[in-house]
Amino acid sequence: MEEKQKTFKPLDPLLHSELRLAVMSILIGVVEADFVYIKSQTGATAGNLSVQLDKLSAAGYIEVEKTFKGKKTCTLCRITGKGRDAFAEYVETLKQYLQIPKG
Amino acid sequence: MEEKQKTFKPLDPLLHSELRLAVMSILIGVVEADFVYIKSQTGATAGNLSVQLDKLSAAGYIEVEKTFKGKKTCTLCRITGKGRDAFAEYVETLKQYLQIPKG
DNA sequence: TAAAGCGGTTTATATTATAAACCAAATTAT
DNA sequence: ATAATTTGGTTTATAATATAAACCGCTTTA
Repeated sequence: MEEKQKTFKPLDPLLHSELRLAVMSILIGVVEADFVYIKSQTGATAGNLSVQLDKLSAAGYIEVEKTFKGKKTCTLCRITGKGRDAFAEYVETLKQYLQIPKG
Repeated sequence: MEEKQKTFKPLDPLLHSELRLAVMSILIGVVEADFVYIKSQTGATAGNLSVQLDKLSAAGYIEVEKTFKGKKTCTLCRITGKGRDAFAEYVETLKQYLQIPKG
């Protein structure tokens, strides 16, 4: 039992949430995705998804645009540069916890 | 926007917690570690650490042994097989979210 | 022997996640 | 036409969780 003082780097609490992380994981791989699609991919309830999208949006990690698809409303989501950076850093930080080598 | 239905696998809520994950991360790499060491490595308060160790212990992910170091009490923690398995599965599951290839 | 420190546990509080209840617009059935 | 259902969400209430504060017994030091 040595005294290494590893001191784990704190995990971004905005990303350390199952649903928000799933949302970011989807958005990082596509140009944009709409509410209904994200809901189906994550299996989240509409209410839960709505509040989590708000939080990501308030943090500037995603941007949300309200448009129309025909006559129906359509909520489009896109990841921002800030969101991309935060996600990348979260991944690197988490690797320390998961014992996955950096890179 | 295809219909892939990725359906993210749920993350073990016991491990998806910053402090508990840090504890497991420490314990997976050593034979055993005591309360004071884990506390110093994680920077957690004693109270917080105490309850999180209880939860991990109640889940059978770690075992806790109360011993003495001289006259002082000493709480030793070890990861169990079940804990090791759960941690490994958590890591694999998380890779889906983090876009890290499996393995 | 009083005071301070150590190694924790118990309990109260603040935060967070989540679903239930709700709403407006559009569609479908009568 | 209009009543009933569905769609695409938001707001709000509740349940769960994390976290620290307060506490406790024992030991060491003053």
